[in-house]
Amino acid sequence: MDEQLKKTPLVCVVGPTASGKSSLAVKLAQKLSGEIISADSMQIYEYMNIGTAKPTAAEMCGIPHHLIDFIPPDKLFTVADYVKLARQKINEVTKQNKLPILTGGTGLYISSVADNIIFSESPSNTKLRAELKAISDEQGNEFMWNMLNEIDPILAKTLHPNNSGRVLRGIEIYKLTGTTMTEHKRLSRLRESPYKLCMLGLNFKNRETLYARIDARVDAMISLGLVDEVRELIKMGYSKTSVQAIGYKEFFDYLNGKCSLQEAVDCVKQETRKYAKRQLTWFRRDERINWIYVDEFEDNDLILQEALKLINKNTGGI
RNA sequence: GGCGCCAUAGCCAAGCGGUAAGGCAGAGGUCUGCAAAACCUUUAUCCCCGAUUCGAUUUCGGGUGGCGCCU
Repeated sequence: MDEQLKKTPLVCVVGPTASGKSSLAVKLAQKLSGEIISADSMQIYEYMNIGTAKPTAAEMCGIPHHLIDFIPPDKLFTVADYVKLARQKINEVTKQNKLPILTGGTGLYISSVADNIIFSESPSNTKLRAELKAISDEQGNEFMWNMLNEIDPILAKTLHPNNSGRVLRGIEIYKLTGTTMTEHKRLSRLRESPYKLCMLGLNFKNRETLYARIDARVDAMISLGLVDEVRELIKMGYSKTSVQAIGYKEFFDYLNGKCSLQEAVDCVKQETRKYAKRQLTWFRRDERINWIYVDEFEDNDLILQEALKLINKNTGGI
């Protein structure tokens, strides 16, 4: 019990894209004297504003937002980097007697912070990775999987041979550290979470409603000048990270004259829906999440009330 | 009115006398260092009726629907 009292309160607002996380988080911050720490793998980048739905100054309503818009789009950024920064921000916010509110749709980032995953230090590995990639290209996925199965059968069993990225990573981490991924995972979870968590998840009873919101939002992004934003990024020479961001990569073909604007827009909508579905798959398995079904409430105020109620119930008051 | 073509899953689409590829969409899932990424699983009895046949989605006849052309 005393242990519980010592823990740092941390509210998490999760859910699929376009479910209203940002807006709810801001309102919670206003009510509970909080600050927002973003958990979004794309909003971290500068110049990618419209397409990542980065909150505008107006939308922030004066609430401080951390871990948004702070690194150039071509910089490599990993979960480990994120967790480090997020922990730091949570501490800073807490020290000011403010409530940290972790908000975002990147499940891996959220979980890693919430579960207090300790990522081991590992040296730069691009060379080894390239070597493994070369072998893989030559010998094939099965071969690499068998190699992994020799060194870390537990991990191998959970991976499909076609998932070469992970298979290679499993081999790589062993060659690099002499310790298997399975062991790394065990070690990463030894320290108990310092947070008193309250996780809120936004979802929809009717999936169609979510998809309609996604479509509408993509259309809105276009009106706001998303295509010009993509043009600018390319002009600045940034096409590496944006290559994998939905709402950016789809416009490359359009800008190269390979498809119509409408086709590109439809593609963005489609990809965003699939992304939302994947996000739900990720979050659904986290039993700590208290789900709020957005389409069961008449307006945002009622959603806020529900969220406050859940926070109260789960933390005994903050 | 005549001639020709087509009819396979929500969509696109292959196929064959022995009980139907693939792609997309949809649904479900995996997840520890680029995660808005990567990967996995999953969905039909072939327009209707008759005939031939051991057996028809596949052949033949008729119907219905659609497309094209002609008068």
